Amino acid sequence: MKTLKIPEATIIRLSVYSRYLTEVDRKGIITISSGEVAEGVGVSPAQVRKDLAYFGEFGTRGVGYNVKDLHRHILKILGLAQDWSVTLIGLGNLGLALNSYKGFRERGFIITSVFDNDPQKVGTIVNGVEVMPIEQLEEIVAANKTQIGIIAVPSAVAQDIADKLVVSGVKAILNFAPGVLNVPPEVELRNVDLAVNLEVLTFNVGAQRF
Amino acid sequence: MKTLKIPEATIIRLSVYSRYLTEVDRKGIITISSGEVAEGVGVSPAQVRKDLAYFGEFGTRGVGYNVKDLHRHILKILGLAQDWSVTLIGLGNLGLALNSYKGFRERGFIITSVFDNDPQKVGTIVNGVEVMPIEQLEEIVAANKTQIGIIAVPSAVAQDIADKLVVSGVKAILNFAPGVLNVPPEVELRNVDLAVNLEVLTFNVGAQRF
DNA sequence: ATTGCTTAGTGATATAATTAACTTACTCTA
DNA sequence: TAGAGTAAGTTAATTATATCACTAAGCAAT
Repeated sequence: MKTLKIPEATIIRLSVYSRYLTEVDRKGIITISSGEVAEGVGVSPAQVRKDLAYFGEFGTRGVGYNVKDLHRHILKILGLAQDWSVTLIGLGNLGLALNSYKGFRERGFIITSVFDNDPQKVGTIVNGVEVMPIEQLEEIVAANKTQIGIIAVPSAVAQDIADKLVVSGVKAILNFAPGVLNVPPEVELRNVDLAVNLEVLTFNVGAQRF
Repeated sequence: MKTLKIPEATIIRLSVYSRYLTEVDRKGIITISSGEVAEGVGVSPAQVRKDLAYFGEFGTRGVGYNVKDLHRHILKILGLAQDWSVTLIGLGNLGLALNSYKGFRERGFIITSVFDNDPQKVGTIVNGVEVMPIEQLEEIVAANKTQIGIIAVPSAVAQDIADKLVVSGVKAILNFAPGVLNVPPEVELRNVDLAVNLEVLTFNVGAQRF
């Protein structure tokens, strides 16, 4: 099995291309060149071609790419040909926002279970899903064969939730709690730290100092 | 003025180190080595030293770094020696979550104004700040000399809001709307696309295919 | 068919970032 | 105060990523 290493930056760009192609397709455009994609998402044409070249040949020389066809290929590459069962832990403000975030369902991420330890919240229905107590996490997530967990709890309990998700068999975790989580290597982990993003900005705003 | 290029990855790590140092300092630990920091945040010791070396010499050979001192230096580097005035546009679920996000204030990001175009929301007070109509954005943001804008509106109107922020004089924009925004080069822009993060995960979960 | 134009695919080159290895400096002990 | 041990700082090597420039392939017009 060929396992050539693909840069994460490439994956992120593919995701961006795919969103752009949705837009282009909606306009009824049939064919698009690497240059036009590049222009649309703000990268170089060579970058677009290189990114795609990791996965095959999707275009026609002298012509460009068929929009629908390319879009389908990229979705397949990103693993979005299927839906994904997602569990969300933590129904604070951020958890609530994530639970109702349209972008997830549009891309095939279906939140199939939601957990919180606040007795006031447990038993209520949010977005069609009943909030369950954390104690039942392992049981429910394992039974549903849920592949992805989203952690939106305070940092102090994030590692505990991550451990529970791991034993329940999730393959990937998206963590919104600041701080470092430890998970076994076979579980994919990504951290989104909202404050870090602001700090990169403030650094750059003042960066003429260096 | 020396303008050597510093990798963005370095800035992100500095932000992570700084959070870790807060924790270490709270435990009353006085001195820490690059190896211990590395261990704590999951990178290599050489990486820690390299990252810091861009900005000066903060440690003592044979000893390590003074925790408080290093922490202070990193905050200074990140531009967090001062508070930042932030404006938030869009009070949907995500906007509400961001508005009440503790991590921002802790790091010196003060949300000084909030805008929405829903008449039901305008005039209400959220987290001590009155929600104002978008029409008054330019006036208020300019008057407050707000440096950072957070966009949490639907994609369709994100560019329009970005334009308004730019003319109001913000130096940096954190955008949560999917899609590409155009801003002049002197304005720093960062995009946080929540679905992209999930897509990197799903790619990696299925990546043995390549 | 031939020519010119366009654009994907690709190998070579350049740049950037990370890791490793080495050098210097400080502390502590005998 | 000499020597062992430790850990920061720094230079060099390696690896990864992005850019460039070329080649090949298809299309349109004559």
